[in-house]
Amino acid sequence: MAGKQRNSSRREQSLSRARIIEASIELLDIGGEGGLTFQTLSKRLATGPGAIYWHIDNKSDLMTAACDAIVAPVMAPPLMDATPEDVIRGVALGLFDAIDAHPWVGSALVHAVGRLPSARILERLGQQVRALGVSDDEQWATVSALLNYIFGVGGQNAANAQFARKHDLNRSTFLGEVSIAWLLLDPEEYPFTRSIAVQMRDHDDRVDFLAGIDLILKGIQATWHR
Amino acid sequence: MAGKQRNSSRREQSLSRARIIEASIELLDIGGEGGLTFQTLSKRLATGPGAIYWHIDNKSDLMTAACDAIVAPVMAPPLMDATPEDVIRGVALGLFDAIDAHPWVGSALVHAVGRLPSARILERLGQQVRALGVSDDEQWATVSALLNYIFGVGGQNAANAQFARKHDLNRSTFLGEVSIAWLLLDPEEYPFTRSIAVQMRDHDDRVDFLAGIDLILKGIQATWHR
DNA sequence: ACCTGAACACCGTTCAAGT
DNA sequence: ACCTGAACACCGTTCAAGT
Repeated sequence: MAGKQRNSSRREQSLSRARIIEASIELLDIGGEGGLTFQTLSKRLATGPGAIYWHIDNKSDLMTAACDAIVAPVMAPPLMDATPEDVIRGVALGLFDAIDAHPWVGSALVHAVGRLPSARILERLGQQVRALGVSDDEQWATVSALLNYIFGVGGQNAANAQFARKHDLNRSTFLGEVSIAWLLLDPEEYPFTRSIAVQMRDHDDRVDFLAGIDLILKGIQATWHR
Repeated sequence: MAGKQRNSSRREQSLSRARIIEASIELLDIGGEGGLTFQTLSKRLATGPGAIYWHIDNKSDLMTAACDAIVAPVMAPPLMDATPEDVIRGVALGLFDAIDAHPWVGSALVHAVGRLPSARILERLGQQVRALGVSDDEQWATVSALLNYIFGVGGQNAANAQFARKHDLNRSTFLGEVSIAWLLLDPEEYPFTRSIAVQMRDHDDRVDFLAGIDLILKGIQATWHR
C-alpha cells in the first residue's frame, strides 16, 4: 500500500494516515477536545476535508487512533524484576501521567470500548492480576475494577480540563471555585462535603490516584493471599 | 417567581424549568445522549428554542439538571440499621441501577464535576467512609477512590450504550462483537485478553460492579481495621 | 489512487420582535 | 415577564468533479 510519493511541490509531505494522526494530536494538545475539527485539521494539513476521509473512516476512528498513539508507547516497556503490584502501579502511573499531559486521552479511552488502546491496558493489567494468584473465574471482575477506576480518573481529569479551559481557569483556581461552591452548601445536609472542601482544594491528584490503586491492590491481597 | 398561569389555550401547561427537565429526560431515555437537542426539545414542548433559554442557561446546565433529577431521589433514603459497608454497597448499587436504566446519566455525571449531583454522592459516601474510621487526612483520597470507580463504571456504561445504539446492537450482540475482536488479537501479544474474551461476553455487569466495590471496601478495612 | 471544495443536514446559541 | 422563530457560526460527512 506504499504511496507513489512523487515529489510534488503542493505540500511538503504527501497526506498519510500517520501525518493526519500526528496533526490531530497537536491540535488536541493545543485546543483540548474541541480543538480537533475537520476544519482546523484540513487547514493545518493544507487540504480539504474530503482528503482526510480518504485515509480515515470518521472522527471516532481518528480519536481512537490518536489515543492509541499516546497509549501504545506507555504500555510497551516490560518493567522486569518487579512484583506484580509494582508493575500494576507502574502501568497505572504511566497512564496517569500520559492523561495528565494529554487530558483528551482520558475522554478518548472511555469512548474506545473494546478497541486497541483499551486492549493494551487490559492485557498489561490482566497478566499481573493473574500473577497475583486471582482464580480464573474472578480475573475479569478484578481487572475490570482496576480498569474502571483508572478510566474513571481519566474521564474526570478530561472533564476537569475541558471545564477549566472553557472558563479560562487554571487548575488551582478551578479547584478553588469548586471548594468555595462546596463551602456554600447547606451545613445540615452536606457536613462531610463542607468539611473536606479545603482538603480537596490542596490535594495532589497523582498521590490520590495511587492511593486508590493501592486500596484496590490491598483488597486483592486480602482476598487471595490467605 | 410564580408565573401568572393564565389559562391560555396555546399549550396545555405553561413552560417551566421543571417541564423542560421532564421532557429532556424523556428524550434522553428514548434517544440516548444524542436524543436531546434544542430542536427535538422545542418541538416536544411546542415552542421555539429561544423560549427554553429563558428558563435554562445552556445545554450543559440542562444536562446537569436532568441528571440531578435522576440522582437526587436515589441518594435520598437514609438506610437505617446497616453497617457503613452495607450503606456504601446500597448507595453504589442504587446508582448503578439508575445508570443502567438511564445510561446518559453516567456520561452526565462525569461532566458535572463539583456540581450538585456529584456532591450528593460524595456526601453520602463520605459520611460512611468517616464511619469506617478512616483518618481525617485520608478521607478525601478514600472517597475519591470510590467515586472514581463508580464514575468509571458509569462512564463506561454510557459509552457502551451509545455505541450499541449507534450500530443497532443489543447488549449481548455488542458484547459478542467485542469478544470476537479480542479473540482475533495476536496470541503472542494478547494472551490474557484472548483467554478472558469468553468470560467477558457472559459476565454480569451488576455482579462485577459490586465485586469492585467490595475490593475497595476490603482495601479500606485492611488499612484501617487493624 | 488520491485530492478538491462546495454542499448537506445538523448543532447550540442569539436576538430583534412580538404579546 | 415570557415567548417566537429567523438567523448565525459552527459541526461531521458526502460526493461529483478533477488530477
